[in-house]
Amino acid sequence: MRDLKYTRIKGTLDIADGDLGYWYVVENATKKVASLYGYTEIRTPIIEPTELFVRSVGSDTDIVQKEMYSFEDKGGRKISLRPEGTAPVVRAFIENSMINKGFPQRMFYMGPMFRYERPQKGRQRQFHQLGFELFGSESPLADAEIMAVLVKMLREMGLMKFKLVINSIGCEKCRPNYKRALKEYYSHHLDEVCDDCKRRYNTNILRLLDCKVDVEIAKAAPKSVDYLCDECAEHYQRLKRYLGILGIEYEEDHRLVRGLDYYNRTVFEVRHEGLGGQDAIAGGGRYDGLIEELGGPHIPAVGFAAGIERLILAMKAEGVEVPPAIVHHVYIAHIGDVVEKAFEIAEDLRRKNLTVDMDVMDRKLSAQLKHADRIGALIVVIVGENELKKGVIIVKDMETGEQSEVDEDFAVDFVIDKVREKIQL
RNA sequence: GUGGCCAUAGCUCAACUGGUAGAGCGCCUGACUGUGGAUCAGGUGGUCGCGGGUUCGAAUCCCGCUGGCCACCCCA
Repeated sequence: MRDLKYTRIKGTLDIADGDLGYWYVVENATKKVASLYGYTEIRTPIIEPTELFVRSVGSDTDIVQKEMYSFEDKGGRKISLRPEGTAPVVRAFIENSMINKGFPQRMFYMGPMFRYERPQKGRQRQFHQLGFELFGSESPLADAEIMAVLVKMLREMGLMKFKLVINSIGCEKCRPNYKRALKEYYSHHLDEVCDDCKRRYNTNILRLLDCKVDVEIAKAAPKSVDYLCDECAEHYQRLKRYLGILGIEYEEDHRLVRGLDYYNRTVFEVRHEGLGGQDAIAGGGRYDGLIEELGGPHIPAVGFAAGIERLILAMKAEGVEVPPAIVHHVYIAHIGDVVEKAFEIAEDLRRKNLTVDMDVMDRKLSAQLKHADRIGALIVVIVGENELKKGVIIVKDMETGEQSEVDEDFAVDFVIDKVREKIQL
């Protein structure tokens, strides 16, 4: 390899060529489903006050403790590159008094997130998420809708081999009881669990449940759903009923707990079988206390985020085919002293909304055609000095190789018809 | 942050137990003086990730660094 002077920062990716088609499919599916359900886009800054994430995600979480890109700017402000998307959306909601627009409010976002982690497949330091948030409703209808949006979007991307996993972790009222029960249970098994679990026994008891080492002990542990208060239990029951009505398949997993502190009641995750270690392609839940925590009024909310790189990995694992990022409808080749005419025709075709590429390398005809073939041009217009004297140009179908001489005055319309035969415009 | 595996041309890979780099694909040119995708020929292309050490001699052995992958951790 050449001695490269500048290289990508560890854990970052250049997105180009072949992968672009996948990105477009993901982005288009997101926008399509968003509009289907009435979610409008919100674009927040990539930098935010560090404190925003400390307060929302949680000061004890790994994200805040060791994964944030934080720095002080020249004005001495403590700033972080956003590690996730929900907190910024909530911040924007409060700051812009969006409460005055009434409820519910539905928003979505897409963009880069940053976490200082050890990179591996499906995990970068700069990665991209898309997320949906629904503010204002306490009803399980909202939970069901947000999951419906997620599933619809995954299907829209061509994904099939995923499963939705749900759980309820209760609220401030009933979770303490559950935590007590868990502590009681694990206190009898403390000598059997791994070192990490011993440590988390005191710091974050819920996380013992998804330990990959002590699976059997976790499976036999008390379930949060058995400790829900009446309200939480009813919420969870109704959610499951609504999912049934929507025909959304799900699996209950009492060991599903999520790593962000702001969740309550409903938590869910979508796992894909083709991804190996990093198999969570999306995750979310209800966060009824977050808006208040960040200085707004008490407004219930529910949402999810999906990792775009992981979605693309999943699409590739399933063999989902995507259209090319760009379709070159027409390539203009020219021979002899006719560039000006060629230039004119190219522009005329573009005015008709065709994607047109034209030789600007002054290459000979065979090289021009070779290039046209490589970029996948559907039609090649050959502007030749000899033909032009007769007032005609050549239109060549690159698929069949068949070509016809066309009066130059009708050339544009002829080409448009030719392209239409091949693809829908 | 911890542990393991890996790193040769733009890509995929080769080079016996250390003897100073090769193939396929790609790209460019020609056969085809104005017709792509097939074929053939020629050409382009690497201080063997970087730095140091051992050795007469290192792509090959040792150490460090960087980057990738896998597991843990965490999460999307």
